[in-house]
Amino acid sequence: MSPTISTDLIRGHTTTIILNILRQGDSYGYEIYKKILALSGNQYELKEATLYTAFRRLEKEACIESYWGDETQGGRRKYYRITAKGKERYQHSKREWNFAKEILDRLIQGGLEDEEGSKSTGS
Amino acid sequence: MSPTISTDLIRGHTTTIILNILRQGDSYGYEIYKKILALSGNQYELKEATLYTAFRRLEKEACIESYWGDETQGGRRKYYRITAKGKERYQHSKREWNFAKEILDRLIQGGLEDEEGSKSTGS
DNA sequence: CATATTACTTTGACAGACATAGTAATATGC
DNA sequence: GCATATTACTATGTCTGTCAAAGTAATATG
Repeated sequence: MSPTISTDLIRGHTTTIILNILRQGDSYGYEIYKKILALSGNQYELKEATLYTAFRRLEKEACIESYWGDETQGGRRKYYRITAKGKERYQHSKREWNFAKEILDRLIQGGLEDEEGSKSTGS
Repeated sequence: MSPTISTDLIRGHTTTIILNILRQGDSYGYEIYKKILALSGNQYELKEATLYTAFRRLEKEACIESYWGDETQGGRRKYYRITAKGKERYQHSKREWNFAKEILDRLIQGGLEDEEGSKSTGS
């Protein structure tokens, strides 16, 4: 139920995740919230406050645009659309992620092998 | 020279990185600083302030212990040693990293294929 | 003896994630 | 009709990790 991923490991990725979802079509807050939960296999819940904070950040940076949906009379929804700048930003972030992944793997996994069930080296 | 990895992508990993280095033997601040720089192929520079902040955090949590080196007369060095708790913590963080990696890959890379050179879909 | 390098420390700023709380509309059950 | 749950968005303030900046101090180098 609650996220298994510590919040610090997510930091800096939320905008990339949001942009990636919007690449696949316009969407609104709650839907994106649900989508992330589902995509992560219920392992990661992006909190609403974080999500809407990210929207505002991304909109200010012209990476996304918003418009109110048609259901004006009820359940108003604010839709977000990714812009050209947003797409560039996504590609850049994705590259950065793949790059960071390699380096972090080296820094985190590198060095000693795990001694856990060390049953090798029989001499 | 300056880090290619944005600081937010590192967040939460510094302690794991430090613990991993200490797993390979006692070391001191400056050496660890250099080691990280080298291990990352000069792509990531963990700033000193961050490093020493992390030491204090880790020591408070009993994941590492410190002692002053023998070179008391000059170039005093404070060595750090990983504790049992620190080793556990490392294993846990490593697992978490490998787990987060998968989920983040799904969230960041998943969905649309890159349309970069989209030369398909005729008619 | 000035400068560079090694080596550690402290203070304060900043940004992103989130807790909390609130608004408001629709749907569901009684 | 009314309480409750769910959908959907917003605003305020807190916390934490990273880092800039500045300082101390010793050794090595020219």
